[in-house]
Amino acid sequence: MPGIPKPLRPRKTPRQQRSAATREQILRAAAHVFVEHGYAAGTTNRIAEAAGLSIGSLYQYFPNKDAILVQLAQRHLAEGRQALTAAIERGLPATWPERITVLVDAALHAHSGDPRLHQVLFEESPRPPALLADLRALQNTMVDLVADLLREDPAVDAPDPRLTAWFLVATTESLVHRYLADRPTSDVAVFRQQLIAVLTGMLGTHSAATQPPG
Amino acid sequence: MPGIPKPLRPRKTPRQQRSAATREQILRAAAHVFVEHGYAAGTTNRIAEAAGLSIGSLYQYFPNKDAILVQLAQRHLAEGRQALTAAIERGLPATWPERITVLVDAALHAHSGDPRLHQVLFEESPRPPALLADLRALQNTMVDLVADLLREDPAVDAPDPRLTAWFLVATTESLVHRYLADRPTSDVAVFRQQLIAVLTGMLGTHSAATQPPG
Amino acid sequence: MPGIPKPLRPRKTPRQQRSAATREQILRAAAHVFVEHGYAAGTTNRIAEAAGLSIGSLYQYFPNKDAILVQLAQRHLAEGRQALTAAIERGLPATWPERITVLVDAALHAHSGDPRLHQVLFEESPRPPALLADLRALQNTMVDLVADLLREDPAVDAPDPRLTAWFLVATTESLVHRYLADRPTSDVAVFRQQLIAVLTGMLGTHSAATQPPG
Amino acid sequence: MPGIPKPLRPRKTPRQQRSAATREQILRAAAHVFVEHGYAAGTTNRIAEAAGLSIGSLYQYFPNKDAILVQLAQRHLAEGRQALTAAIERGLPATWPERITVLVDAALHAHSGDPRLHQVLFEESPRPPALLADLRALQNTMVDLVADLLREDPAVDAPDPRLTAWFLVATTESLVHRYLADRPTSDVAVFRQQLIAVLTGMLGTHSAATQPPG
DNA sequence: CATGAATGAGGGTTCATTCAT
DNA sequence: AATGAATGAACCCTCATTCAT
Repeated sequence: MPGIPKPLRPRKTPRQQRSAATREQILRAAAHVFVEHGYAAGTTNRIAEAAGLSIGSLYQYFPNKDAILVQLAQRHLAEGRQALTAAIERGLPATWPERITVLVDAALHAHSGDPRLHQVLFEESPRPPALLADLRALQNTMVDLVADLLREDPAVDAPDPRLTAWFLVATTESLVHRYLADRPTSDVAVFRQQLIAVLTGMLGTHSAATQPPG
Repeated sequence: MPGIPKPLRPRKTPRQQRSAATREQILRAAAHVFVEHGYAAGTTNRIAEAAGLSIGSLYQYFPNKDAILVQLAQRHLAEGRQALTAAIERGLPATWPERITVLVDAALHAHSGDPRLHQVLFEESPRPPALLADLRALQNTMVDLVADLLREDPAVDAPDPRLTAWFLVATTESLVHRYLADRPTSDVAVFRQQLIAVLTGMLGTHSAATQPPG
Repeated sequence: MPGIPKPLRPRKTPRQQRSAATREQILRAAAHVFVEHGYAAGTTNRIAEAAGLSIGSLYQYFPNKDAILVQLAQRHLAEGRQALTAAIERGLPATWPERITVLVDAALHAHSGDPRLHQVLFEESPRPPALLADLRALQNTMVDLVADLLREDPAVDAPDPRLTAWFLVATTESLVHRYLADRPTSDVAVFRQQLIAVLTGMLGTHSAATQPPG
Repeated sequence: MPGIPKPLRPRKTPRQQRSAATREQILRAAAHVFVEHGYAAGTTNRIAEAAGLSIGSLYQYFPNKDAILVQLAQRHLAEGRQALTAAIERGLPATWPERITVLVDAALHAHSGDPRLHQVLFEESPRPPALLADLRALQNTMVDLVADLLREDPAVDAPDPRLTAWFLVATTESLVHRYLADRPTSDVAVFRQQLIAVLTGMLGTHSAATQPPG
């Protein structure tokens, strides 16, 4: 930025920026510690140490241990929600195989960080009701969205669109999660292809089953 | 046993049997307490109390808290293994829809007790490596079994039988688990039917397996 | 108890007695520590140490620090209440100087233990509402009792018996407390005499009560 | 000071004046916070915030928390001392009822600010010895003064003037304090009148008792 | 002189585990 | 074997105080 003398350039709100950076630091440390030790053994002292802070400082950024957990989890969920919103804004594909691919890729992306963290956050830890509600809300949004798409599409025969949508969403989520834990094949692409096929089949089976070719 | 006066006959509950009964009692109490309070808040004192024992006695039957957890979990796994063995000994059905039905029903049965206990045992608690290994072993056994069946059946098109088997087993387990948590439909029968359809679909809508050639 | 062999003598409920003894031990230690360090610096660890117990044991007898404080305070109040009841049952004296002497002696007795403890318990510490209520209740009882006596006695001129009663009770309590803190005279008897004179004076110098005819 | 250009003249708000104002601000804030939260929960951060300062600044005006407390308390005492001095300089009344009225009004005035603050400062908080000494000193001054007056007055029979003086001063202080806590009557005037009567009686009783008309 | 992020000793409390009885 | 009082390491968290900016 030529012409503007350094000291006059707008400061990047140092106070808040620093603060935000420290929060980030703590969250990263917490993620690391939770992955390494689990929730119970992931003590606040360990987190502070991993973040290179004193325990007192940690508590200036988060009121208690659970707040760290919740923040971490909600960030995960927020990412999922954003991915969903983004996909919708970009325009959902017109065909089911494509739509399912979007779904699967979103799930793979969401879990790409660390499946163990996902497990600690959503399974091992005491989940505050607010967080549980958030989790349910996101899943419901997705199920509703898919259900609506199913209803709109006359080519798909889904007597109970919500249930079918639940199957699609739940299977995607669950199998991606499980894949990362089990690694039944080392080639993600293979898994991805197979999963897409399975999900696509979920719709096909029905249609085929109930829409016998004239 | 005539001739031997009743009071002198060996008691039906010798030391070891009594001991076994007490262990059982403790395990039942632990299951109850874990379901009620979760792992962390499921203290050994609470378990002892629920078992009608003193804490000291409890420690004469189990060396530590984790031993109780592991025993409980391994029992769960053992049940699964036995169900599997039993099914094999009864003779597996010849058609895939039937086989899948057996698989689904086994999973439903395994989780029928208390899904919350399953969650505590396998998700919320610190899982000792030994237990994890056991869990993996059982799943592998099942996957292997299914993979073998897939290989034996020329009508099924499965280029990677192990992966396909993994999909079948993992989907069954995951969706049953998730169903019990989410209850997307209150009618289990509907869910069961749908799940069977989905799994059958995995093997190929077109496949001869489900449409044995007249 | 001759004739009854030792082992058959009724045991003094060892369990509970021991437990009660330990509670007592803790309370004594707590009183000591509170007097020595005040409430805030009278840590549970210090109390446990003074009681010759581990901190864990202390928490098997009291759920938290405040419970110790409350117990200590309520015991104080209970003693006061009992002294009152006992005095009533013994029959209150007929003349005011005598009645006032009873009141003063009761107050002196109540504070005889350790005025600093009284101060910590009722002034320095966070007083749970329940305790405050108890304290007020006891004082009200006393005020009411005295007020009734005032009403019954035609010789006493007390237009507002409750207020006069409050003055009597409050002055007694306050001055006894203050005396023990200030020690304006080393001879308790002198103080006692003077206080009795002051309180008697409150009822009216002219009153017949203090000037028995003759 | 002619000749010195304005900008060079010493500012009307030199370092020290500004500093004194800030100290005042802090003390006011501290009083507020202590009343609101008590001593233990009246944290230095809260005080700084209430004073509109950073915690760092606060520590540039007071070396530690207790210094604030002590200053606050000593100011209270100083006010009492000044009231006393002023009363003496104005000339003490000649009759005891008037003198006692002055005493009572001074006490009522001293506590008029906020009895809760008085409680926090002198009962709830850890009182540094220096403060305690100050408190005693003030009381002694008052007792001595009253004792001297008693000695000077031949009409009053006080065999132990210091003790009688202590009774007067202590009763005044204690009952005013207690009145504000208990509010046995909502009308302060009534209480004041009654208290004055009681205190006057303290002298009267004696004189009457020991100076039989004759 | 102001700021407020950083510090860390120390507090109350829990709970798996031991051991004398 | 059974008991349950005793243990104490470890946890989460607070707050007076410091110090680099």
